Amino acid sequence: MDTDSRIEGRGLGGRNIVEVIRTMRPELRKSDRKVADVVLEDPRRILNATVGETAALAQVSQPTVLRFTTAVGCNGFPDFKIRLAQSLALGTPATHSVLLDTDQPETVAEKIFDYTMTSLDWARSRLDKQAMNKAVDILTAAKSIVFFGFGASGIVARDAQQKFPLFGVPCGAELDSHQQVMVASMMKEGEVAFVISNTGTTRSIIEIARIARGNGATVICLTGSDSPLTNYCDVSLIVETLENTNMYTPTTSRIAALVVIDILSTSVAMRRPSEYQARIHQMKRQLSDMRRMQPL
Amino acid sequence: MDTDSRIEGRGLGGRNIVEVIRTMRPELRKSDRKVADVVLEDPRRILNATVGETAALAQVSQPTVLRFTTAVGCNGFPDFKIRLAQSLALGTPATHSVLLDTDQPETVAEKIFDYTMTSLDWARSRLDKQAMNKAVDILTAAKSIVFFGFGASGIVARDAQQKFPLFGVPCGAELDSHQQVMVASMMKEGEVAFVISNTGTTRSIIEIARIARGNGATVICLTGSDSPLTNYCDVSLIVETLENTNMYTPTTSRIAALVVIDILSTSVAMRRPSEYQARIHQMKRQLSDMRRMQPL
DNA sequence: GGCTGAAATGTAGCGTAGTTACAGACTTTT
DNA sequence: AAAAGTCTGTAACTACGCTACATTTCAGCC
Repeated sequence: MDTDSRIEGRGLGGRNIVEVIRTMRPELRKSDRKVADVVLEDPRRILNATVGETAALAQVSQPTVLRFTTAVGCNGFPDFKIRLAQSLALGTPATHSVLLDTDQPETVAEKIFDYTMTSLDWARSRLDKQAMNKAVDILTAAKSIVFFGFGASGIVARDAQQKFPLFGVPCGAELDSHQQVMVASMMKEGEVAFVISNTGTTRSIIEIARIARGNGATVICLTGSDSPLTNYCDVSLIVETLENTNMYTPTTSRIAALVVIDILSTSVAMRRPSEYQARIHQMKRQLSDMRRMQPL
Repeated sequence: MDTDSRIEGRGLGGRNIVEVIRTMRPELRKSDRKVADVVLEDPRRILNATVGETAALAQVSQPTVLRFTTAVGCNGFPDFKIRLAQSLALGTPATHSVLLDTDQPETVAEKIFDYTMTSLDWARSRLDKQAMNKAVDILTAAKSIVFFGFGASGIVARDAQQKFPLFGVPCGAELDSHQQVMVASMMKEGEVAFVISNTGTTRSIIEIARIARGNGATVICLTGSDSPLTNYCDVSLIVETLENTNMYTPTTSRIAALVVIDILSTSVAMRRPSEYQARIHQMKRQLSDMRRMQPL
């Protein structure tokens, strides 16, 4: 029964701290890496250790250990220990979720799911609540919304646009760079430009933000890091994901972005008066009727 | 002391602390039982609580909480929390966080993230590995692939199409019903029609599968349940997600679908010879160079 | 039925673990 | 080579968990 529950529980919300540490190791500070190595070497030992003991093992100072814990997304040492305990309980000795050439499709599936969930959890813990709040305020007050994005971010833009029933105002999605310029140039006060770019460095998309804002539109951006793009935006939603440089790494950023879109659209819808919500309900029913077909 | 003998008597091996507590509950002291009840009622809450907070919840004094922890065989409160964390990680009945009208945006964010991750975990455990294997085989052997989808599934189709560098063959995405019919009619043996429909009941999309297959194309479908669509497909990838009927429920199905696409594209890419992979690498680098821009 | 002693619970205070503020050392940039 | 910024350690502080002790409660007994 023990093994059964392990199988079932595996993944559990994806908060696998060991995986997070392993992924982040390269980009950690030198001293933090010492701590990471000590943890990865024998995670179980840390469970019964204090900050001081951990510091001694890693041959660093206590504050460094604390900084390490926050760097990997925990709220202090006790929280870190709890996350660690949970990860270890999942029976995760095998969680090198780095993909290997020799992996069978089943393994690939497990690893990608696990990686995606871990990455989502990471994004969740790093999300700026205040910015989200502000974004919801702006979107609720918007006369109309246009989503801008290229490539993978274009997918996100299109998805957001499809959620217009929840946003409750006309929504557009511009995925072509010429169209984007044209639309951005025509925007005016009261309208919201929602700019999506994972890198935040694509020149043309930054230009869109600049133009839209210059015309008086409110600009919100959804990006992966604190990038140049944020300079031209009223609110910046930075969604950090665990992207390692491995060739096989799937782009979790777009998935995290979709979740953020879910949150925004849902939050906006919840602020609308109830008659509004009744209409959404009706719409959903009609859509479902349309889909349903007679048995063949 | 009797507490010592209890520890020894119960044996420290007690893995699942929650189970231990439940078992011992009858023979606990009256006040300890209050603590036990609080813990059993919502174990997760205790993970972030201090001794004082736990004591307040159980309406007992702090030392009572401490005595409770030793009574159930732990060495102090931190140890108790760690054991609890491990136990929870094992057999977690995911707490379906239902959205309430009164929820603040922060809460909405937490709940949606949590819901999405739980739903992904659900999808993962329900995924048919054999079907995935077969799909990878077919996609690897394909001359070309066309992805079909409407609405939210259209997003998934587009996303899949964008992953054509990984699939390594020409990929198309048809999101318009007329175009879909035209393209499906032109398909022939060796080509793969990848049909995406969450409901699996949309009449026109089923028609696409039928036509494509009639022309000798191999048909793979990605759907949410064992629906009529599967009758016309060579392989059916059924991705079950937790979709409750709540109006506010975000559509986790499309996110799970994207993850499945990730898995398929990655698996296919991994089967390609290494010179292929080198080219993907190169492509990624070029794309990254294109994105990068000079600081403003 | 009150008395006595053991068990159970609460009170108060102590020591240490975890945290934070700050300052020095080291990198990197100009 | 100077200056800015980042990283790391020192030192002081908060509060958390724990222990010793006082008080209460209850059971058995005179």
